[in-house]
Amino acid sequence: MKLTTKGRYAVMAMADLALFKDNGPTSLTDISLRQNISLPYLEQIFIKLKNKNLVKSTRGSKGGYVLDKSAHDIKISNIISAVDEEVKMLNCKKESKKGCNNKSTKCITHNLWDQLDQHINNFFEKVKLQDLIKKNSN
Amino acid sequence: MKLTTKGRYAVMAMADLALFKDNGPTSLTDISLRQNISLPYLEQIFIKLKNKNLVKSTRGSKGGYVLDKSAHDIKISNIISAVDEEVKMLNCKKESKKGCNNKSTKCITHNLWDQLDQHINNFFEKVKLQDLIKKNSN
DNA sequence: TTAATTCCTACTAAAAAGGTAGGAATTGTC
DNA sequence: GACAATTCCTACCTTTTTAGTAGGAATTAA
Repeated sequence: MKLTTKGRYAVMAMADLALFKDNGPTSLTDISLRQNISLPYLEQIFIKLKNKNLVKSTRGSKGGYVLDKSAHDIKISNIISAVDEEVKMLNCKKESKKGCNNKSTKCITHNLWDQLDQHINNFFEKVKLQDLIKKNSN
Repeated sequence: MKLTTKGRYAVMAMADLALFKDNGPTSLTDISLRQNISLPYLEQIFIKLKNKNLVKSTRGSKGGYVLDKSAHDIKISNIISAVDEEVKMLNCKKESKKGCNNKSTKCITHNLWDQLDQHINNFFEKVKLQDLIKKNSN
C-alpha cells in the first residue's frame, strides 16, 4: 500500500510553486531541477493540475506556472485528486442493495475499509499547502 | 492509492476463521466458497499467515486452519504485514545523513508522508480482529 | 485405498506505474 | 523576423506489481 509518484510529485511541485511564488511564473524546468523530477513527466502532471484550476499557466518564453489561489486555500486532497490518485481502500461495489463478493450482504471487512478510507481522506482534507512550507522551514 | 487484494483477502479470511472457530479447523475450501476467493490464491496467503504464527494448520482430511491466538490479540496490522503489504507512503531513502531526491536535504513533503504513514499504521494497530466480527453482527 | 486437505514451486496474463519521444503552438527578447 | 524558451499534446514504451493459475507432492481421517 503506497502512494504513487504522481501524487507525491504533484504535491512536491505545488509546494515548490508556493515557495517561489514571488518570482513570477515558475517554469517546469526549474521545478524539474530543484525537485529532481523528469520534465516531461512534470508536464503531464501540470496539465491535470491546470484542468482542476489549481494552477494558471503562461506560455512562451519567461512563461511558467503560478498557483491559482492562495496556499492557504489549497488542500492536499485537492492536489491528490487532481492527478487521479484516488484513495480507494474499498473494492466492494457501491450499489446500495447489492453486496460485495457477488453476495447479498456486505463483506465482513466492508466497514473496516470504509473507515480507513475516511481516515486517510480526513488527513488530506485537514492539511493545506501552506502547512507544508511552514513545516519545511523547521 | 489502494489496498491490494492480498491484504484485503487476508483480513477477510482471518475474520472468517474467527467467526467459525468453534467448528474445529476450517478448510480453505470453505473460506474460498464463503468469501469468494480463489482456493490456490488463499493457499499462498495462508502460508504467510502461518509463517507469522497467526494461524495453525492441520493437514490431511478434515484438516484446515485455526487461529493461533485469540481474536482479541490479533491486530489488523499483524495480518497486513504478514502478507507483505507494507504501508509505505514515504519513498525517500531512510539513510540518516543523505536526503531524499539525491539532494542533501529532506524533500519538501517528507514530513507529510511520514505523518500519513504513522496515521495509517496507527489505524491498523488500534483495530483488532475481534472488533471486526463484533461490527459485522450489527 | 481414497478423498480431502495442506504444502510447494513455477508460470502467466493483465494492469498499473513511471516514465520517454517527438513535435506543435505560443510568446518574450534580440 | 528569427530564435529560444516555454507550455501543450499524443503516442509509445519498459518495468514492476498484481492477481492469479497449473500441477503436483505430502499428509491424514475414514
